[in-house]
Formats: sequence, structure tokens, C-alpha cells
Amino acid sequence: MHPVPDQSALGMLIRKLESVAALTDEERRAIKSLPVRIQNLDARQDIVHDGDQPTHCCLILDGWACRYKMLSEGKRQILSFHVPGDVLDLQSLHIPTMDHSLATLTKAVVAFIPHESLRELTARHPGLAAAFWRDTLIDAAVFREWLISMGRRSAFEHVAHLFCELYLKLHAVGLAGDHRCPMPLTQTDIADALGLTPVHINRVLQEMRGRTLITLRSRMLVIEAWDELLRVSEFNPTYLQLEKRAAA
Amino acid sequence: MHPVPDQSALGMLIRKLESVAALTDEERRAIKSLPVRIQNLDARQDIVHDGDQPTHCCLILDGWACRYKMLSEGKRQILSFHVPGDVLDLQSLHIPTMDHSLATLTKAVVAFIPHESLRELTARHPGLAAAFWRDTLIDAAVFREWLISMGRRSAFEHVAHLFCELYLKLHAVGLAGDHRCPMPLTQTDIADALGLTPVHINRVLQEMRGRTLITLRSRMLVIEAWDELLRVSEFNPTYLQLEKRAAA
DNA sequence: CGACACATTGACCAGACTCAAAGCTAGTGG
DNA sequence: CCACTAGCTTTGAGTCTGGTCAATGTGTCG
Repeated sequence: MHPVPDQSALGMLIRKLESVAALTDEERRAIKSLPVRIQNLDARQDIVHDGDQPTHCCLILDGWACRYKMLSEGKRQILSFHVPGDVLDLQSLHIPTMDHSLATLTKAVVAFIPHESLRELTARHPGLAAAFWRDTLIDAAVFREWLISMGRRSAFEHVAHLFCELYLKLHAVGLAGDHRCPMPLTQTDIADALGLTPVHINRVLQEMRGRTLITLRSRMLVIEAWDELLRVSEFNPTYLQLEKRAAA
Repeated sequence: MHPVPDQSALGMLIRKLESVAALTDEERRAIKSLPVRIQNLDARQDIVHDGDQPTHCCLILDGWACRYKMLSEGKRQILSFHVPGDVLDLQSLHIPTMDHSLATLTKAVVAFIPHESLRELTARHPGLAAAFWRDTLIDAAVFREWLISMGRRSAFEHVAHLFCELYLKLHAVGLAGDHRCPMPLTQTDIADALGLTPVHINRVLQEMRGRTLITLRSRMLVIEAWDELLRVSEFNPTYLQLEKRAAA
């Protein structure tokens, strides 16, 4: 893991927002003047905890993170996965108290940006406010797609759908290609995201291997039959909004 | 159903936003000058369809609506329920193409507000942009809570949780009280929202009646044991953000 | 009054869960 | 460089929640 200078962190933020909406030079300059604090985190470390009132938003520069909530009897529900370029916790800008937690899944490098600065930035630059807003709308679209998977897809279809989603998210930030990507999730993580048990995830993965859809070992996922994976999970990438940007 | 003049529609929008964030007089005036088109809709009528590119947002003045997506083999997943005061389709402001549909559940009166006017309004009034943004963040919090229910709650707990949520949402807009509220949903609607079958919903409702938790007939829900309902569903109303407003 | 949508019931089935026991594997320290 | 360990994965047997199919009630509205 390399040291990450502030400029590169803000560059990542600019690239992220440009993938979401067109920016003006002035807006780019405004972002470049944001204060950031870079931090290295271990794997499986909380970034923000349920009940906290965060004072910073957090941009992932390297590594994976997730949003989760603990319930009674040790039950955990993972609500989303996040990869480099994702801005976590934008909702804390407008909803002070966290109703869930954020944690790293792998070793990670994150940049913290004060709420105060972001509030000022968005108040002064309506175009940036719209861009951040759009980013949270895309997040919501992903939540909706997960709801659909939870409600109406079988375990097999659901796992397939998740793999399609993660591959495309990683591909969009240059971390995947040629139908292969890193996959640091344990079977327990996948189970907690999909509302299933690790044992059942294991069986589903066996079946996916048996049908030569995927290879998954040493934290590396290879999708052997992309079209088939799309087909069985009825995956339609539109909700990820990876291509189109909002009109300027 | 009474005729609804434009002013009362915008009054409803102002009340809604004031439940979300504090507004200034100027912001209230700006809202009052928005153009609106009021429309009466039948029950079970699409408002916006999957794939559409809407040009208006839509505010529910009377009646219930839902967000849903149709899948293969006639499967339907309902993604959210909406009651008077809710602004649907804010995401279409920044994400042009719908990835799901919106429909009425009952006869309804809705107000349509042009995107154009809302974009101008939010560009000119950062405080209103923040209020709308916050509203969509609360929507996202509800999606997350539904994910938790889908993933880690039993059918019984899930139904109980939904009833708590709907009761409080209706209570917040003065349409429920004394632990009773209208409940126009069919058992099939509930099933499609919760990812279950109508038959199973029926059995769960039988059990809830047997345990004297609820009475449900003629489209009226009476919660006979509120505390118990909260307890079994581990319901925590925080995510609905009904009390607190964002600081001005 | 009739029709249609909605609710209810029963019998049987299946996908996913539980519990428990082994196997692996990557990282650690000696 | 190897042995140890902790965490992860795999497997099996039995169970249970929720699904399926199909029939029968029960409103409610024109």
C-alpha cells in the first residue's frame, strides 16, 4: 500500500464526481481546495459506528469497505459494498445520527473530508450539490436492486447478480478486466449481504463452479461465462449508471 | 375525494419539506410560485412506467402509491409504499430513465411539478436543494431498513415491522391515531413488498390475530398491542426521521 | 343477482437453515 | 523455513420456514 498524497485523494474525488456529472473548471478548483485527512486502516475495522454522529465524510482510496447493521443474536446484515472511488457516509451530511455502521473489509486507505467544508462547497456550488445528490440517488438505486434480489431471486440468482454488480463496479474504476477481479469477501460476508447462511453460500458456489460459471479461489474471481451469469441473474446494469452522466 | 386547489398542493409540499428541514420565508415563497398540475387517478394505475423518462416529479395529495418492479414470470417486487405528502420520483430529476415503475394503490390525487422548475428552484436555493436531498436520503434509509427485514427477519417479524412503519408514516401526516390506520393493501401487495407469497402472508396474519397483536378487516388496521409489535419486530423508528429536522 | 377480486384452508414440497465435524490456507513467530 | 494457529471452506444429516397447487369461502360493486 503506497502513501497517498492529498492531491491524489482529491483527484480521485474529482474523477468520481465526473463519472456522476459533468463538472466546470471552477467546480474542480473548488474541490481541489478541500481539506482532507488521509488514513490507513486495517482490515475489518469500523470507520463509523451505528449511533455515531460523524463529522467527516469518507472517500475510499484503496481497499474495500461495507455498510452493515448488527441485530439481535449476532445477526448481521450487510447493506452495501464499497470500492475505491466511493464516497461513504454522504448521508451523514444531512442525517446526523448513523443508523448503521461502516467498516473496512480489507486493509484500506481512506480520505476524510469535514462535513463543514462539504456543506459550504455544496451551498456555494449548486452543480456540485446536484452531483453529490445524484451520487446518493445512485446508491439508492443499488439498494432497490438489492431489495429485488432479496425478495424475488433465488440464492443462486442472487449470488450471480452480486458478482455481476461487483465486477462492473470494479471495472468502472479500472480494478477489473478480462472478466476477472479481486474478491476479498469471505463466504460469510456474502451470506450476510444476501440474507443467507455461509453454508448455503458455499453450496451455491459449488454449483456455480460445477456449471463452469465462475472460478473463485485465493480471493480472485474469474467469471468463466459472463453472458450466462447475466442471463441467470436477469442482470441489467442500468441501475449502476456507469455509462451516462447527468446532463450538465 | 374533494377538488384540490394548487395552493393547497404547494402547502402540502411546504409542510413536507418543513418536516424534513427548516425553511426560510424566501424559500417558502419560492415554493409557492412553482407551477403544479393536479390530477385524479384511479386505483392501481401506473403513474410512471419502468423505462420512461419522466419530465415531472409527483407529490401525493391523497391516497396511496407504491414503487415496484416487474420481473420474469409475472414476479413483482414492491420497493416502497407512499402516502400523502410523499414526493415520488425525485430521483428522476437526476437519473433520467426510470428503472422501476410507480403506481397508485388506491384512488389518488397527485400534483405534478415540472423537473425544469424544480431544477431551477434547487439551483437558486441551496437550502431547498439540501432539503430535497435530505428527503431522498431518508428514502434510502427506508430502503436499507427494508433490506434488513428481507435479509434477517422472519416473515412474522417482517410483517410486524411493516405495520409499525406504515402506522408511524401515516401518523406523521395525521392519517392515523389511537393505534389504528387505513390499510388498503391486499395480502398480495404485502407479499410482493416482503418477498413472500400471499398464502404465507395470510398465515402470518392469522397468527398475528391469534396472538391478539392486530385486528385487520375492511381495509382498517388496528394495532391491539403496539409495544409487543415493536418488540417482536425489533422496530426502532429512528430511520424514519420523523422527529428531528436537519439543522437549518 | 352475478361476477370478480380477495381471503382462507389443506396437503404436500423444496429451498435454505442448523449443528457438527473435518479440511484448507495464509499469516505468524520461532 | 517450518510448525502453529486462527479463520475460512467444505461436507453430511436432519429440520423447518415458507412455497406450490388447488379448492373453497367471502365480500363488494355494478
